[in-house]
Amino acid sequence: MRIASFNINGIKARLPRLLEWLEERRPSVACLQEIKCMDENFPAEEFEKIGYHAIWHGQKSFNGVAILADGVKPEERQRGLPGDESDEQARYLEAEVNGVRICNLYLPNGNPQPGPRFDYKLAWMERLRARCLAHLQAEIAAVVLGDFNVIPEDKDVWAVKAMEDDALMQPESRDAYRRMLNDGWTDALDVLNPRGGVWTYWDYQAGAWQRDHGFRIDHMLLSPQCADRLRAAGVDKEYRGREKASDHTPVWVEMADR
DNA sequence: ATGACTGCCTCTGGCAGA
Repeated sequence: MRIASFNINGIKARLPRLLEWLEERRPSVACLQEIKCMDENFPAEEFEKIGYHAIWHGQKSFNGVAILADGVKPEERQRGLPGDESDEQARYLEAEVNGVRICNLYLPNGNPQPGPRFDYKLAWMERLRARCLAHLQAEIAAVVLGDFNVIPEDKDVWAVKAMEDDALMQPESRDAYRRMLNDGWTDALDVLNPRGGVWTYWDYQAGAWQRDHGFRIDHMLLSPQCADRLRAAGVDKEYRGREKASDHTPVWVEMADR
């Protein structure tokens, strides 16, 4: 089965591109971030027409996540990240699909830092870690994936200097990400590309795409049960160069059937 | 160089993104 993640930067603006990618690549599971729509405006019927069933967790204007599955309805397990009753941002959705727990996330950006937005990011990361650690302890076959808004290491950015003050690569952000890896998660893209230089995001500004000024912030973390089944992982880079593209590319893992 | 682009809702300009 192929499990993919795609920050689409607005489902209304991206719908033709998204449907095109689904039909061309046909992932078994597609996790979306930044759908930027209210629940009542999610275009579920457009996905049904091409054989995908969906669950979604939206809000007005910002954030919003969805899980699509080919030919099967995702069984929802968690809506919103637990651990803070006051947090109303739609950034987390978890489901069971074909025996795999799919944890889809859109982690807070955290800029500007320092400040309350950065504090929110770090607190959110600790809540995520706790939620996911429980899955490891239960020995569940799980994939935690999405837009983490964290550049894990210097090898994951085109120019360290250009991003050094950004919340995406502050030591606190990296430490929080590393703590998750140390819990036992496998960063699928990283283990298959240990020398780095793989980007999943190119800014719209300053000709970043044309100059290949990108970085890696969309990640797929596998529990040991899933890491054992890892066959391949990659980035659908060509989609970044198409008309009306998202600023992120899809990322995916291919796992052997049990 | 306090830039650059894009999407959203609509106070069509201000916010958010990263």
